[in-house]
Amino acid sequence: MASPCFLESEDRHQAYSRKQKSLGLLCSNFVSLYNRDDVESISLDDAAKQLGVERRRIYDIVNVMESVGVLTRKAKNRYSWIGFLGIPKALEDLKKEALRDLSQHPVDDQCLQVSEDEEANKSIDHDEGTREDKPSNAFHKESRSDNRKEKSLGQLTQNFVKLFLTSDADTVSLDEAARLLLGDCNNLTQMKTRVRRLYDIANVLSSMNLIEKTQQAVTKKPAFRWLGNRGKPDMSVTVAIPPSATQMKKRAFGSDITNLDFKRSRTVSYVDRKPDRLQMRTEDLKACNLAVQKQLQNSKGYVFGPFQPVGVTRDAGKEGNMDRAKVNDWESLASSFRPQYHNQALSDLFAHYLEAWKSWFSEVTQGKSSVQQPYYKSIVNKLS
DNA sequence: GCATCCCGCCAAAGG
DNA sequence: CCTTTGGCGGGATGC
Repeated sequence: MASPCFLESEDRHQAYSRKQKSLGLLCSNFVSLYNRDDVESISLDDAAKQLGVERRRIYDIVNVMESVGVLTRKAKNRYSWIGFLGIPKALEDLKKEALRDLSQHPVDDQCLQVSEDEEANKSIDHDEGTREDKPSNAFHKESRSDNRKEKSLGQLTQNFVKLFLTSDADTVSLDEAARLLLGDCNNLTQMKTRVRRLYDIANVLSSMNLIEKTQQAVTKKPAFRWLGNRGKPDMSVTVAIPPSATQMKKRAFGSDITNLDFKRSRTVSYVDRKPDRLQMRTEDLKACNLAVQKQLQNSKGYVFGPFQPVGVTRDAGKEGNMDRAKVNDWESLASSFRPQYHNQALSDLFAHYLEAWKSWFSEVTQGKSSVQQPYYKSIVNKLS
């Protein structure tokens, strides 16, 4: 019975918060729900139910996650969990594919100008196809008439990622991406739609810490920075559902939503601990990255191990004024790596660290020194 | 006001 | 046919 709807719970019934329903958050919850060793099969309805969202949204996040190797579709309504350890492999494949595509098509252009310095490059149009779809650009799945697939979220995600994997620029502005991601922009509405998708994708990739939203140095235009290769703290993410477990009802978005039985986000550790202990979590990924890198350029044999350590202290000097360095250094803390597997207990713990880290990070980036272009471009550069 | 992007209609893919 | 997937874009929310 129950379902009194009115009066709801005792506590503050927050009007309606969009943020609580973002794809990013959903993704985080999804991860914390399935990121354990004993989970191999995931049912979409179950996920939708557990997370209290309509199924449509599950498709959204699952598609982008799959594109990055965290999941695999096994059958109808069934996915199997791979975990973050699957990311390196997926990225490797994507990169190879990307390079292959690029070599086939003459392509390319200088579309992706690095925000880096580059004052205004007024060399606008150069020729421009002017035709509506100009396949010439970057990667585009051939798939003949499969128009549907070409526009799938998954495909878009992969193209988006490829974009980072091929260029040595680690930051791409929003519209640059939109433009590159599929013919250019001639059709305004089409462009708008594309951007919407981009936001969707960006949200979930962000929640997995593969990218970060930022803005171009001078222009201040929104942009995304690739974090996937460096030992950013990734994996397990948070738990969300800030206020209380109410949130259900809320304009009937599923029918009866039910559950959503999150134990009140464990507030346990909102400790202000600095990310100095993040390394624990980072190891896995780090190890994987190293492995991948080795494979990619085994001949080269360089391993981007230790970074140039720079004063890590984040706000020591207060607006230390210089971009370069910092913000990316703390991760060097986690440079010591040792292969090991994670268990649920750990990842659970990690979730909390991450949360703390996130708040810290945003504080730093938004607060003062705006993160600028990190300087390590060497990491994954091409080797075509 | 514009940047974000949630929501859910409804049409393609299965089965 | 029904169900599962998932484009797509209106329009609400955030800032």
